[in-house]
Amino acid sequence: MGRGKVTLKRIENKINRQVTFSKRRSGLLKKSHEISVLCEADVALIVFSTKGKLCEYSTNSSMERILERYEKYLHAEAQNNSTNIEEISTMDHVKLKARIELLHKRQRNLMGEGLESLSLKETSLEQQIDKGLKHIRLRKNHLMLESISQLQKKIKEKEKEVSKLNQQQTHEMMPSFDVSTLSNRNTFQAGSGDGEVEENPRVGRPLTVIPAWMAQHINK
Amino acid sequence: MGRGKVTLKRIENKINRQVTFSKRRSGLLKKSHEISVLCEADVALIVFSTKGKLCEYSTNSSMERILERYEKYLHAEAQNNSTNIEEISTMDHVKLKARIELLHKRQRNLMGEGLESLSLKETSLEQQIDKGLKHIRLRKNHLMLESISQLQKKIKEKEKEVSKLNQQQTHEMMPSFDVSTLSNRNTFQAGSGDGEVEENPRVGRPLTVIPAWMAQHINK
DNA sequence: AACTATTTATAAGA
DNA sequence: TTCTTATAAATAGTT
Repeated sequence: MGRGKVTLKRIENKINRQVTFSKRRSGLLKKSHEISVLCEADVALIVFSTKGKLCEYSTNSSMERILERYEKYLHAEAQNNSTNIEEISTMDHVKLKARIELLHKRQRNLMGEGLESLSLKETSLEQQIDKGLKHIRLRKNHLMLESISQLQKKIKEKEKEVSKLNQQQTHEMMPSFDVSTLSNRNTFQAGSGDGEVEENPRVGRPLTVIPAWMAQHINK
Repeated sequence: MGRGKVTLKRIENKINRQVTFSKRRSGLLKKSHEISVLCEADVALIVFSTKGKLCEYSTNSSMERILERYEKYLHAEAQNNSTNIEEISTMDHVKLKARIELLHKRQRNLMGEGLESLSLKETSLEQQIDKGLKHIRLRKNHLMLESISQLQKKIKEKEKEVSKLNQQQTHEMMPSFDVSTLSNRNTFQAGSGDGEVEENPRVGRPLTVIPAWMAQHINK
């Protein structure tokens, strides 16, 4: 549409290219808007000029919403990579090797490596890592609270020892000793009620009461 | 272009709408490709039909790269909202009020509320929250490790008490008592070297040595 | 930035 | 859907 036919090839003349860009850009925006209105389509158009200037169009001016929709769409598409044991047992050597390579690659991706080759279709990666991170944090939290609980238990036991020994000594002419100054102002309360002391911090029941300052920081 | 003039309004006839969509979609794709080649532009086009079917075009088929470029571009643009004290002291009542409203809105955004109005231009929000979260986690970690360190200190003191009292009693005909079964197999080591016991967990020096199982979980 | 000769896109019809 | 065709719209080259 114009005095000459167009050949699909970069316009060498810089001025011409710039002018054509400007004209066609507005045409593209107009057409994007038209199809959007006429046909109730959701359209997102992003154009960067050679100079790096941005120009965009999006239905209802909600670029973010459309890009989100786009990524969701691709994500929904990418539900085709699970493997179960029965499948594996029927795979031959070559297939098994390929599967192992794929799994290695995925593992690297999860460690944040080799991401260059990933398209937006692998959007789920971020969510997967987020989920994993949440579990790690919950575990860490649990372990730390367990440690605190154990330590407190030990303190209580020691207190008992001290007061017991103190009592005995008091009965035998020693001057009395005030235990209260050393203990129990920092009142954490552990839920595990039995007297058994667990040496391994990874075993045990969760705390039922924790101090307010700590409760505020616990990940849900 | 066609036998009739177009009015910019939803095409009511469903069949017509579908047909027009199909035709215009291919036109839009063609034009997108043309401007991309002729003018060396980076173009990304995403179209969802009424039925939710996706159709896309992107220069060099690298949608991901262009969307990334887009978000970077917007992020670079959003470097225009800082306020310093001197500025504030020169603002009048109306301006101050506006500023307060803006800050309230931002705070709501940070809490995940009122996000509808946010465009992708506010991409930084996620990064800001990530940063804040990191700080909160570091703080929480510090507080928990402090607690553990304090508790251990207390245990040591109590041990001293017990062994002291035990010694005294041993000297006076009581049977000896083995303290070692109750303490110190769970060896955390706190860095703060002085004997002072801090009751407030928010005050203190960081730990210099922590157990391996815990070190693995500490956020950098 | 306007103009205009042409090409191109497409609405309506088959 | 696809093809055809009359016509509207876009735009290349020009001023």
